[in-house]
Amino acid sequence: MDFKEKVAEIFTAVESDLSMDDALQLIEIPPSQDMGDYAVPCFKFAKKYRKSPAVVATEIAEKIGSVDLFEKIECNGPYVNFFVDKTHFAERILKQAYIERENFGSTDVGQGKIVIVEFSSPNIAKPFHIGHIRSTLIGNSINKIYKYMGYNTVAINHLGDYGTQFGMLISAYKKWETPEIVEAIEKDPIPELLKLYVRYNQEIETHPGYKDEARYWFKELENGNQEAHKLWEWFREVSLKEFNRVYDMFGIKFDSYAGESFYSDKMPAILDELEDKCLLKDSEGAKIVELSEYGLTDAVIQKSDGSTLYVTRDIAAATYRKRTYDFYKNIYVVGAPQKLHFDQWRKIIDLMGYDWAYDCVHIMFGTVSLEDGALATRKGRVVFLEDVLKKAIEKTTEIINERNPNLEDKETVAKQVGIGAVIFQELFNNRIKDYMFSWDKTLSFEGETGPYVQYTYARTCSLLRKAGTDIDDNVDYSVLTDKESFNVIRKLEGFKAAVLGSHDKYEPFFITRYIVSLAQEFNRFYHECPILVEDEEVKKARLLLTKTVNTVLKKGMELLGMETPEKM
RNA sequence: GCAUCUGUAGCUCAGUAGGAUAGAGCAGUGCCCUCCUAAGGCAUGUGCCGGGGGUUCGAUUCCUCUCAGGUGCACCA
Repeated sequence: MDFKEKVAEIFTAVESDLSMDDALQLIEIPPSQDMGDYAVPCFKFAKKYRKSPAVVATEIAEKIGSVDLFEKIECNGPYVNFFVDKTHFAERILKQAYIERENFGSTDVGQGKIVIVEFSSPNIAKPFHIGHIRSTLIGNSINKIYKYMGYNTVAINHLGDYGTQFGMLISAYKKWETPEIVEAIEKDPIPELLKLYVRYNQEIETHPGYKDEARYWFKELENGNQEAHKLWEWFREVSLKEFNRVYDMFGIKFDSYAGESFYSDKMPAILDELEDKCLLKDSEGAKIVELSEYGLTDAVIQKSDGSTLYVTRDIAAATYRKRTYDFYKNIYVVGAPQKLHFDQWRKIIDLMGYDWAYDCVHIMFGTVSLEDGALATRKGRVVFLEDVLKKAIEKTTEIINERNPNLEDKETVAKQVGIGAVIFQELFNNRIKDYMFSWDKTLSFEGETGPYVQYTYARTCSLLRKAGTDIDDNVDYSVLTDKESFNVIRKLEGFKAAVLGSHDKYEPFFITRYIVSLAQEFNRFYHECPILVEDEEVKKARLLLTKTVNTVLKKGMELLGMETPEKM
């Protein structure tokens, strides 16, 4: 039983009308330390006793008197404030952490249930740029959080590897193929393929026939034309190699790369099913599902030329995944601009009679822009993800050379810290916020940043290396009742809630905020309380605290997808 | 026009399923390395919580209207 439950128990013992659940909901954490550790507001009881809340609080506090495990319980205005016994508190939290180790923040809510996390999903033959960072990092973290909570997750990279654009690419390549271009594509595929794509789009203006040629080649691709398929495979392969370089830097792994093309042969069955269920309507030659009565705009399922669309593919993907994985949840980490699409898509699945439609969730996030406007690949307004990482690593290398030139394995550390800074920055705020990419912000390493947390972690590692004693939970916990130690312990208690919150709301930033605040508390403790001291009892207790912070910071960073250097 | 998201300190953002004096970081200023990593710590100022109305003992938080900005609205993904 934790302290909050204890408070509820004590309170309900006096206020017998109150259920445990109600009491737990009532309990809050006071805004300031000198008001105690837990508080129960008494406004609700004022009516019942026909006395002012302050008087009720006084009476309740008196009735409770003094209780085991609590230093004191007193009223303060309309609140009954509970002050925990700091020694007991320290003992309970640190012992639990000591026993549970890296599982200190987890619960078994997942129970092995299967959860699909679809994220990143870049388009083949197009640059992997700063706009992709959000889905990639948020998705990766959600995947890790769900794993930690005991789910079996399937990380899917739903590659944008199909569609008319490939008709264009194939047609362009066939028109302009030269040995130089082949070599250039092998060497530096994305920019070269993009050049072809851009040129083709430009030439459509003057050669109207190109549009039909592109459509023709896409049709050929769909029909299994050998030549088209081979080219497509080649484009896909060289692009994926590029993407994997970035994924490797981030340490991201996928279980499946089943992208759009994977579902191309599963479309006719979906069309048939929609037809059978009388959901399709003809409209201007196209087939649509009417959704206006659900407050949505109608969705085009099949174009007038007979080919299918995004929604159709996503329906096919969802049904395939349900059959294949029998998921408990199917999570799509995709930007907010696609909200309407996902609302339509979910509604259609619902109309098809599948009750699992609402196990599919769209985890959306805001849009990244650049200082000079929106991202625009064709206008050259792009920032490549790989460049961001490289610059972050460069900057880190400079700092290391300046402050810690003798550090061993500088290159690895520079990578861990530079990339860690990028990850931390991305996962620091609420997903839904739009933001403007800024080099200054990305390359700032002070204050609430990734390097700050990593630095604090490295500090704990250093202390543990120098400790010279075994660390166990057999310590004098009364050593840890000073303000700084106690604040760290209070913070440690909150880890589980932070992880659970991230899980419930699909918001990694709860963990990001949590670990930065834990690092802050630890740094205060570090400055105020010398750890490696002569007095063995003091040293052992403070080392146990340090060890716990070390474990939690490490796990927190791991859940965000960050590396945890032990020296920096 | 309809839908949706956002609006809190100079800047970037938190604010826990309404509660006690609204918090961090950055930027500014001033301290702290004979001391466990100064990528650190301490001190210091800043707020019509976009605006109006409502519900409530109590609203930054809930409802409603309104203003500002972003995004999306059928054969692209």
